[in-house]
Amino acid sequence: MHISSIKTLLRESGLKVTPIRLALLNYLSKAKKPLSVEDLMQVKSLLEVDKVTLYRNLDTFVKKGIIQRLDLHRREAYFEMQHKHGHHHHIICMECGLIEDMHSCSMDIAVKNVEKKSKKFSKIIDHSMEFYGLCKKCDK
Amino acid sequence: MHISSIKTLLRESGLKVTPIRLALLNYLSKAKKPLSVEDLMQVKSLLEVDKVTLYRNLDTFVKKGIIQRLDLHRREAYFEMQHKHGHHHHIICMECGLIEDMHSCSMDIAVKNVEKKSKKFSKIIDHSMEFYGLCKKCDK
DNA sequence: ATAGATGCAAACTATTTGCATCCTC
DNA sequence: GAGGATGCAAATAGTTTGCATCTAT
Repeated sequence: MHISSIKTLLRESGLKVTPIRLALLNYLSKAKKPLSVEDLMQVKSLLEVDKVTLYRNLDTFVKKGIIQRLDLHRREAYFEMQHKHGHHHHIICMECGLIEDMHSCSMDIAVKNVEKKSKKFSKIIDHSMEFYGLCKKCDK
Repeated sequence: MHISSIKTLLRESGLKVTPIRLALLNYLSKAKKPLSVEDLMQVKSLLEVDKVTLYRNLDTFVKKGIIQRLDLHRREAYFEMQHKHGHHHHIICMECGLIEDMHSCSMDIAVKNVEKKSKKFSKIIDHSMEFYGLCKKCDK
C-alpha cells in the first residue's frame, strides 16, 4: 500500500495523519501474516515508539475497521489489515506457531444456517474460524 | 454426571480423586454454558477454594482431554466439558455476553477442504469457530 | 511412604488508564 | 488555537510460579 493511499485512508476515517500511523499501517499492509504488538515493536521505524501508543492506535484502527484483531489462542492479540473480500481464516501450527491464511472458504452458507438454527439469537454480525494443526515442517 | 462416574473418569485419567475436583467436574458437567474461573469461584461448593487451585485443575483437565478451553474473544478463558460427539461451536452476544451452543454443524467437510487447500500444513488437528451477533433480547 | 494436590505469596504478561505535553489540522 | 496524538508512570486483570504443607493412594 502506498503512503499516499494510507494518508487517504486515515483522512477518510477521520484520523490525523502522523508518522507513527503511517509507519504502522505501511508495515501492516505489507505483512504476510498477522502481527502482535511485540512484533510491531521490533519494526525499525517503530523501535522508539511507546508500546502504549501502539496499543492505542491499533485499537483506533480496529474501531474504524481499518485492521482486524485476531484471536489465535495465544496469549497476545494479533492484527492484520481488514481484507475487503470478505472473511478469511487461519491455520496455526501447534508446534512452531506458523500462521497460514485460508482464503475463499464458503462460510456464508454456514453462517446463514447458524442464524436459522439459533433459538436465542436473531443476528449474526461476525464470525471467526481458526484451524490448528501441524505444518509440513513440524509434522515429521 | 454422577459422582461415581466422575470418580471413574478421574481415575481413568490417572488423577487423584479430591473433593475439589469432584465439585469442579460436577458443576462443569451440569453447566449449560461455558464457565470462566470467575464463574467457578462463585459456586457454593468452591467458594473457599483458592483461585490458583482452580486454574491448576482446569489446566490438568484440559491436558487430559476432560474439559475444553474456549476462546470467546473475551479477556478471560472459558471452560466446558469435552463433548464426545465431535465439536460444537458458540454464538456470543456482543451486547450482553449471552452464549448459546451450536450443535450439529457440518464442519467436517470444511475441515477436509482446508487440509487439501493448505500449502504449508499437512495435518489439521483441531478447529474453533465462533459466531458473534445480537441475541433476540439485545437486538431491538 | 510417596507422588501429587492445595494454599499462600509473589511474579509475570498483556493491556489499560491518567495526566501532562506535543503535534496536526 | 483546539482537539486529538504521544510518552511516561502506574494501575489492572488474568494467569502462572515457587515453595511449604497436606492428602490420596
